[in-house]
Amino acid sequence: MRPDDLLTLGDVTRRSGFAASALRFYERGGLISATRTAGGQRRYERSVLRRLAFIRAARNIGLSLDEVRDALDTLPGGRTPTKADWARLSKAWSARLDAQIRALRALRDGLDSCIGCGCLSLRHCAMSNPSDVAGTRGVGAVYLPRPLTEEHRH
Amino acid sequence: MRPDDLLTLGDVTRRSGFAASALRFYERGGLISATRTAGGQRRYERSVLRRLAFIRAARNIGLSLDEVRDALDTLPGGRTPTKADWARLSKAWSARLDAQIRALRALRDGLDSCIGCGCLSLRHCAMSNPSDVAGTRGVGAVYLPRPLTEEHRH
DNA sequence: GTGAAAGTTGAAGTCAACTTCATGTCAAGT
DNA sequence: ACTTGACATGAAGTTGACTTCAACTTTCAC
Repeated sequence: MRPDDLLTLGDVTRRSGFAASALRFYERGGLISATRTAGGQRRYERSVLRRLAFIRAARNIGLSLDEVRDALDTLPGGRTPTKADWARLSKAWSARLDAQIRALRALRDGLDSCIGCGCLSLRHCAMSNPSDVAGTRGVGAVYLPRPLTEEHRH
Repeated sequence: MRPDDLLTLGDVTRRSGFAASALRFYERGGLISATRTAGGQRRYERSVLRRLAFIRAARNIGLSLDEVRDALDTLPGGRTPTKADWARLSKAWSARLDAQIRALRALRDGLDSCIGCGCLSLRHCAMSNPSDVAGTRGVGAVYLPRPLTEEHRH
């Protein structure tokens, strides 16, 4: 770490766990920002770490980067965000997670009955019906799982 | 539908909800198969519908096509799969769904405490820690959600 | 037997979220 | 001053799961 309180790219990769390429990618996408040295190197404010923590958590619960950007855009422009700011952003997730859990439970329960009846019917089985349970296309998107991708590929 | 009991591609798209391109893609990948007419068009057996139902359900709970293929490969080669065959394949999912639900609950509970403490700390918050909660990289993959993609794009 | 609808193919495109690469510059300890 | 490791850039590559396209060919109801 520098004597002043700015962080280098390396500092941030080490402390956030994000790859340098991801940080640059996020910067291009407007999710984070950095000042530059005279020589053109990035220098990050400490607050970028919390921002990155938010991004990681958001990605973990399934938000796309677009959604994350939208959320981050609601943070106050002038000042460093407060705990209350972050709490407000986070609050919506609880509902989202609840929805996801509900969807999964419905899926599991549907599955149990499928095993019971041995059906897996196209039209009647909640597990496999495209416009059922997991459907609700358009409004009130329902979320379903994907594997967690390995964070650091070598 | 044809007088004989084979289904055309159109029949299968309509009855399964999968796009024709997806059916061809699945066939290339060895997940489904079809016989051909003299003219080279695909004719599907009725059992492909159940297979597709399985594929959809599997995808819904987050299995990759590779995993689906592996599962389908354990079906008996000679005969049409029975209910018991499908039930066996499906059984493993319940555990998987339970794991997913547990992961989400942990995430939500971690989130609740984050909101409580306002932290979102890089090092201590379960929500944002890369190697925590959602971690367990390598063995015993933990699953987290992704948005359900719209089934029929126009 | 004919016209429209449905089907065929391989190759290339898409999308998200990054990573990798090639090539060149910066920063800083000795 | 020098060297070494960190950092810079734009372009292209990756992965999974499909979709789209262009250019034909088959089927089948009438």
